[in-house]
Amino acid sequence: MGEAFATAKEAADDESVIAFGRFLGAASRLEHVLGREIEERCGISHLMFEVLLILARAGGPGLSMRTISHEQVLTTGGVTRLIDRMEAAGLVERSDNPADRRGRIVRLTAVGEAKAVEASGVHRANIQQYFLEPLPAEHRAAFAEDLRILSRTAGEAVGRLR
Amino acid sequence: MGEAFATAKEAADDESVIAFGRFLGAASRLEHVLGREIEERCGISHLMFEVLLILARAGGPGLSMRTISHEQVLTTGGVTRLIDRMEAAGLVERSDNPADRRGRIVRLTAVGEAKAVEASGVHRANIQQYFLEPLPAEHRAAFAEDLRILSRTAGEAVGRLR
DNA sequence: GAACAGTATCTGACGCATCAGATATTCCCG
DNA sequence: CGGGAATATCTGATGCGTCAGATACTGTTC
Repeated sequence: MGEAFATAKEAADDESVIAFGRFLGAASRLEHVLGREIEERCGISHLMFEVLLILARAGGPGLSMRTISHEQVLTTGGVTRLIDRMEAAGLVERSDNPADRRGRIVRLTAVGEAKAVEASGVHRANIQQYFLEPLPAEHRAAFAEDLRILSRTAGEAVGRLR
Repeated sequence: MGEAFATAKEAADDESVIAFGRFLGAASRLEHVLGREIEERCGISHLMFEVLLILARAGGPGLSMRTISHEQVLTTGGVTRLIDRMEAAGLVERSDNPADRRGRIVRLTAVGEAKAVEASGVHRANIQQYFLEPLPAEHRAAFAEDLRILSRTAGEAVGRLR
């Protein structure tokens, strides 16, 4: 694992820190600009988009606040307020859960479904146009594999760390 | 590029959106937990750590606020406040720039240098322990390459988008 | 050299997530 | 069954980043 760093300069120049920093920095900036696109073109925040997708993917009668907070990296308090705003925007509805009177059930409205469709289209088009199409065609398959491997490895690291 | 989505469920199940979402989600969660580790073990925020590294890497007399805001994804107002807190914590110092009296120069204090060394050590150890060591040894080289490719590709996409 | 566009930084108002604690309900165990 | 631990959600206080505008200085152009 190498020796401890002697100076700040040396620490900053450490290979693994730099490579990793670049990776994380690039990924988070990418997330940032893609989220921004969704916001500007669809009028919903990045997190709202995520929640729309989570609800759409789940289908059925809807999800509890807690489930949403687990799928998303958000505290339950954060979900409460996010869903407040989404409800005010008409994207989702809350109803009491008859099976457990502590809980509520959140489900998409028709407006929310339409917005999920619209935003997914924008998102997919952006990914295609700015990220995938510029790749040389012969690299795309390998690249998709890289993406998959990195996703899995990062996910496992998160599991070990938290 | 495929047809427009007909339903929210179909949009949510779109392959490219899912694969990408997983990648971005995994990367941002990883960044989150690693940042958290730095915060808990070193008492500085993730962004403070980034700025310490930027200053350490730059060396010399220091950097302007604007340069820091360019290297980091932060508005200049955000940098002002971040540097305010770092200055209050004794990590950096601000001085007037004699060559341009609009600007200030930010540089590391001895405390800031020591903190950069400490936090880099913690960061590197975490990356090694939770991310790299669990990889099968024979995959590590290929993996480092994946990481490099993805960083570059994501960086280019950000450039095209913003 | 005066006017003016450009640039660097700072600041008030605001948005949004977190944290900690409150409230309501359910589960489980003796 | 009664009572405490667990769970679901909500809320007040707080932290921190953004946005838009203010301030101060620089460089350029006529």
